[in-house]
Amino acid sequence: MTVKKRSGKDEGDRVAGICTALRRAIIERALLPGDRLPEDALGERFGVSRTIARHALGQLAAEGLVDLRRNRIAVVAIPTFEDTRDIFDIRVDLERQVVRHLAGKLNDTQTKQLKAIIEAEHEARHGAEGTSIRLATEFHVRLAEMTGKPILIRYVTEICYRAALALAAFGRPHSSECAISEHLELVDIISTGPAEKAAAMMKDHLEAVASRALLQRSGGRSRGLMDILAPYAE
Amino acid sequence: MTVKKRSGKDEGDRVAGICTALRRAIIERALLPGDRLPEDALGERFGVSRTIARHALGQLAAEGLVDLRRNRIAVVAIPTFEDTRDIFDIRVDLERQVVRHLAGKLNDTQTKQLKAIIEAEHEARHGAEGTSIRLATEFHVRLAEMTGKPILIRYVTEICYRAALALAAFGRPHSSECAISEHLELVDIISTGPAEKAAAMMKDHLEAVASRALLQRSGGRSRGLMDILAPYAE
DNA sequence: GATATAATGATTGCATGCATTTTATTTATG
DNA sequence: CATAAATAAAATGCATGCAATCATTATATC
Repeated sequence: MTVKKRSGKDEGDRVAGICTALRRAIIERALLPGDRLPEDALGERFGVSRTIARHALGQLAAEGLVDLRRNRIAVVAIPTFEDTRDIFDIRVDLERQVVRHLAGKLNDTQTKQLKAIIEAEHEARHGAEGTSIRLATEFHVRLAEMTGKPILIRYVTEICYRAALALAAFGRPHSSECAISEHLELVDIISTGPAEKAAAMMKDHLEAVASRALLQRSGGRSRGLMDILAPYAE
Repeated sequence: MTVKKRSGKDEGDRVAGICTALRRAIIERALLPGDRLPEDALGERFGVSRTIARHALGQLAAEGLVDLRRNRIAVVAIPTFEDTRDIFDIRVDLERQVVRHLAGKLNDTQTKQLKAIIEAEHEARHGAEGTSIRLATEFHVRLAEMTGKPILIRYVTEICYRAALALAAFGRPHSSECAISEHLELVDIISTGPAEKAAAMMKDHLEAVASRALLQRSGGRSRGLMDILAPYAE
């Protein structure tokens, strides 16, 4: 009897798996704005057909991380400076909602989870740049997830990824130092303080992140896609 | 010399065409939450292969209008009551941003465009319900488009469609009367008033729309998908 | 030598076919 | 007659193949 179903439990959705891997590669700046993403290469790297890779690209395009032009090779999206500003404007509103919903309602388990991420950020602060960016993003995403509101979670997650990509296009190498202590402060104020004070602090934090990073910069680099994605293909 | 490229100019993107048609069918309530969308039937109706129909469904799923579960027939998404509340919370924030950007900056052409839509709403107020819902949505989308900010436009458009779908699930038949005069007021205040006043008015308007409509209701009906989509297949 | 043009290779767009899974129908059974 | 199991029909998941289009290199022309 040959192997009919995929090895072990496998996951039902391979498209989602590729999306996750690519999202991560993008926010960790392993893939930079403008980098090409040919369907063949992706399919080969992740061990699936072009069909699946194509679907994943469509998904990421819908999220604004990939630019998909007809008959052309897909590329990692290249946000404009105005886009970046707009992304943060939207992000501030959405994350303020998150904080208002959470204010005074975090339980111990949740607080512990958040502090664990902050701890990880602290440990990663002198390691690979990609890691600290990913953890910083994860902090905000986890916060949103704690609201339990699927639609809010979806938009916050998406806008956080977009923001990470935008900063890859315009931000300086990365300034995590300040962000870490601000994250700690945020958890405290969300736990104890009044909702509006927490919301205001989130606004300040995000604007600080944006202004710390948004001081010009561009990136040029040329490696092979297959190599870049090697660590992300499970 | 035979005809190589599709008849006339045709449009390069058939997926987008199907998405547009389905979006419209959904917000006009020709398709209701829970209605099935088999790939075969869509492909046949729009004269494309299953591949294209499948792609379109993936796109709409990413927008939250379609629910896509593995190995199951796609259905029009069924928002929960909580989803509906969250959608409007997000919508209020996003559209307040639109109004702030636009305040005092509408030119005559733009004002005329908006008033034309309001006029159309007025004419349609006793016609097909779907038409007035579509026009009301169009008003908000056009407003967003006038900011010229692609990302903001995208999110506002998406959330407006989601809101229309949510109201199809929970709203009463439709109460356009009040909304029309409020749209007119909005245009005036955006043109002349201070930004924050306009933003406040937008908030009031959207909350009024939500509370007018959100007073329970469900919908059951059974017709053939092919018939429903006939008018939407160009 | 620089620019324009033609041939070659790479890549996407899309339909089709088969295996797997679900959904509907039929038949058996208490 | 209602309920459950078995069977048949329908639908999805995915890889593959061919035509159309784009990208690159080689060749010709000024």
